Amino acid sequence: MPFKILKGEVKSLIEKALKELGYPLVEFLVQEPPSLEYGELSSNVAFEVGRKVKKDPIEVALKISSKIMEFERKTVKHVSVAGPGYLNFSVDRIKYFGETINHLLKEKPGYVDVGKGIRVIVEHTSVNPNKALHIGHLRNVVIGDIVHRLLKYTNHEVIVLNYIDDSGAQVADIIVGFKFLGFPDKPHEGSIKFDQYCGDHVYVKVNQIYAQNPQTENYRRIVLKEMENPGSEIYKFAKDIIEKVLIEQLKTCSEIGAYYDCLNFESHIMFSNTWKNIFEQLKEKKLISYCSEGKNAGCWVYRDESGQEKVIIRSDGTATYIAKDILYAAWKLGLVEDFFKYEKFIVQKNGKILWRTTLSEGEKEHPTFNNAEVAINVIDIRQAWLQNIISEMLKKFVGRESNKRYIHLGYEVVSLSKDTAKEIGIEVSDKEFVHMSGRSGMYINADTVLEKLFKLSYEETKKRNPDADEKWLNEVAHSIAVSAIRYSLIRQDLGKILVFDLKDALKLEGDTGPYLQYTYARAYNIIEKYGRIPENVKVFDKLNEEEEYVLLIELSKIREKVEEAAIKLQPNKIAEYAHKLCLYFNTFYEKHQVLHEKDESKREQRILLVYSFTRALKTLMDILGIETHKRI
RNA sequence: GGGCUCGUAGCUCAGCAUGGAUAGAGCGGCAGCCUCCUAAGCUGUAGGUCGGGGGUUCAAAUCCCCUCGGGCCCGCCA
Repeated sequence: MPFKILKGEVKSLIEKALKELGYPLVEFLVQEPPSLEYGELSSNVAFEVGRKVKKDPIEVALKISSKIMEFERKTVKHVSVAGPGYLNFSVDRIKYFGETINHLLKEKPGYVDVGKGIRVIVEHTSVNPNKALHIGHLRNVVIGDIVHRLLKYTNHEVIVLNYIDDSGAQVADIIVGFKFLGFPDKPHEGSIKFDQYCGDHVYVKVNQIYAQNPQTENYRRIVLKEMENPGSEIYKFAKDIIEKVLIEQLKTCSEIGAYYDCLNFESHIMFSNTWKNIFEQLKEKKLISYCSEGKNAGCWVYRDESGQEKVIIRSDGTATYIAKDILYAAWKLGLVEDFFKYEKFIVQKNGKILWRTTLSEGEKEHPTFNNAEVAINVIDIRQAWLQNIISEMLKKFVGRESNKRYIHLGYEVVSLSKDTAKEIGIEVSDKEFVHMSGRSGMYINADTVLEKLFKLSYEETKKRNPDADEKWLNEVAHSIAVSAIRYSLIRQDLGKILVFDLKDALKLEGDTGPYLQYTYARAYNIIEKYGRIPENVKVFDKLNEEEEYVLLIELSKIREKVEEAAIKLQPNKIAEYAHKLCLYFNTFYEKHQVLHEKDESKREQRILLVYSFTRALKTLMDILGIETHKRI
């Protein structure tokens, strides 16, 4: 039985008591008490009623509790009054635990049908194709990938897109480097990844040259202009470079287990016809208005809810950048025709075909990538205002009766800690952290962190498993490195700046991904050593140790936790919950024996407790994109 | 100037929407625990003006107002 239903039972018992006692039907809460000494659930109802009828809460509580004790109850065993007037409920543990374990063993653990099969687009990564991913980009990838996994698990049809800004200044800069400033288009050092070469060397140095010699910036204008013309030599050259960078970026993403359905190229968003069409509709619906005076005279602008204006169409009739975003957002929600053509790009490590948009004919048969009910866009918080404008506009555009939504899933940036900044040679002065900057070379590449983590995990794993073969060691060490980085990038609230500290990130103990993997392996080991899953256990009447009880109550909340994370789009909650379960499991593990328990029926019940724990944990780890291993 | 956001233990963070019973974890510190299912673990301990002030309330980390400090956004660039 899920925790939620238990709450519901308590709630209706209270409501029934209020009715029979002639008390007003007030709003009240049913929540978890601070300690299990008080029972599994408690309610503040007596305070609320007491205030209304001007009575002492304790007196009211006593009346309600004795009334409830007269009722027939399903799982609630006992009601008591405590403190200033709390009603505390304790449940029939044997019954409740039996239902909890059965759910975990026989059903999809924690499954809640949040999505009812609706189609959702999750767009993430979207790194300019002129450099390698740094640790900040990786936060985006991890958030997006975990949200996609979470929504998929809760019955959404999820499409994962990666938006490629192939026509912006950043790409132009490296093309300038190759075409005008003499950088070879192949790295001299044979082993360096091409994306790292472009970002760490060419992009950074080109920007240094711009700074020293401002006329060179003219090259950028030339390149940008040429890149608008698909027939030009520069265009073809840029296309080739972009693809090479992309391939390398995608390698980094697949290293940590992130995959996509389609790459949408900015330059393929066709402005002409489709844009005119939607622009007319925006005018008709009065979502944008013409400015005849003021600083935006002659432009079509959108006025947001706080009265700020954003120019959509310049006075010369051309569209601004955000217009492209609006059109693209409308495409995602299926509000305009599908103007893209598609072709296959690569086969990813997980076997799935990655599609891309194209200017050529494209393939006739291809999956549908748009037409979603909900479009979720993982973009850092600096874009919040512009993204909000798009959400507002589209909401007004589709109207009240439509459920279509455009969501900006914003997150704070990743900064470098003082120590880490110093380590890579950045002046820190008195700041507590330093923002990264791709242009000035102040960042830590994702690949670098992954490599360091891999080496460390490899050593640790080898130390613990001296006889293991190389293939297994590599596999497990890689998986541990991935779990460490994923966990450290997802564990905190999206709205907070993540201060990245290399020393911290290289930790494999404590509140980390490897801790989950370790705990899983420990638990799984018990099941494996036992060799079978007991089948005829009907009643869980021997799990009455405090540690078992705490673990079981926590396990019973899995559906609530998964549901909450999915509805609120808070992937960090999954990490937090998984960590808590592991803490409780390890406490139990240290204190009580499973295999060596003498009482056979107690032993079997414990085996099933451990087994249901592994199933719950595996589910959460799958959502987090962290692999489980029988040994680590 | 306008707007957004963060401030909780030495450090990194939960808790705040829906106010309540001793404010929770991890790291780091100190003291312990491997003849027993993996010590990547566990136990104990020290460590807190919940940035500050005021208000609402029987009750505020949580709600309201003010204030201080950090960060971000505010182009007919993309």
